[in-house]
Amino acid sequence: MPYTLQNFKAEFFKALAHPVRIRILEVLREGEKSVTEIQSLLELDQSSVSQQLSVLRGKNILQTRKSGTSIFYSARDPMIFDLLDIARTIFNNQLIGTQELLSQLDNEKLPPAD
Amino acid sequence: MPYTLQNFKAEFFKALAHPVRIRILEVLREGEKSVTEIQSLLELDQSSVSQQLSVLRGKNILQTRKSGTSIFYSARDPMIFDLLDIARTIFNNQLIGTQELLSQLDNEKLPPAD
DNA sequence: TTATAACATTAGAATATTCAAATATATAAT
DNA sequence: ATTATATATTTGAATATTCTAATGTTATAA
Repeated sequence: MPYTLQNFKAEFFKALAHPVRIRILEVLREGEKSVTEIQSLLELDQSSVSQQLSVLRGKNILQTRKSGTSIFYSARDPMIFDLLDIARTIFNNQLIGTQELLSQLDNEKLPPAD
Repeated sequence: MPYTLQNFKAEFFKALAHPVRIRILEVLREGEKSVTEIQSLLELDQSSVSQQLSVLRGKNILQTRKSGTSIFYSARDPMIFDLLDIARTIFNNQLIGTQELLSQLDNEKLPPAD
């Protein structure tokens, strides 16, 4: 595998490494949406949304369709949502681990049962 | 979904957003490895590898086992590799798209067949 | 107990990202 | 032509990340 491929992969993950961009993707799961729609769903100002959309588009994660004065964004490859699902699962596993750890710690702190 | 969850997800992806960290994960696919092993496989200096390992560990993506004076790193949740696989697939799809685009552009530049 | 090997941490300059505000562009409606 | 709406881009200060080199720490071996 050529060395640069990992650079591209890193760039790809960098595109996902922002809370607003994650939220945008989650909103686009249902299908394409205009900037205004995204903006009002996320309750963010126009400029921020536009900026983050442009990052996702720049990394080819989103694609656009122009209709009149509106621009509709959608995922270029729906597999991005599979990726988010796996991330969620990994995340849940981790949380469960943490909870187990916490309850273990709690048990240690409990007075011994008599 | 609570708002902070997207922050955690973003942090998670941020951990993957670095070429060296991607390379480390790819090397750990086969199983646990010591810092020295990773270091020599990647041909990087000790400090850099240690720093990046610490990022991955800090985000709970890697876990460690101590044996004598060595420390062995491994994936906490093997599902991380599924995630990398999906990323690779998305990436391949994209490259294919680019190639198609390129060859289309090439065709446009060709003189018309007579 | 000293030396060495394996690893971690710190420090600080260089670089990249984020954020908010302002400005720019394009289309549609009047 | 002018205005309003939808979106994009620019700018610069604030913040975060990266990188390299140096210094710390811990366990083992001599």
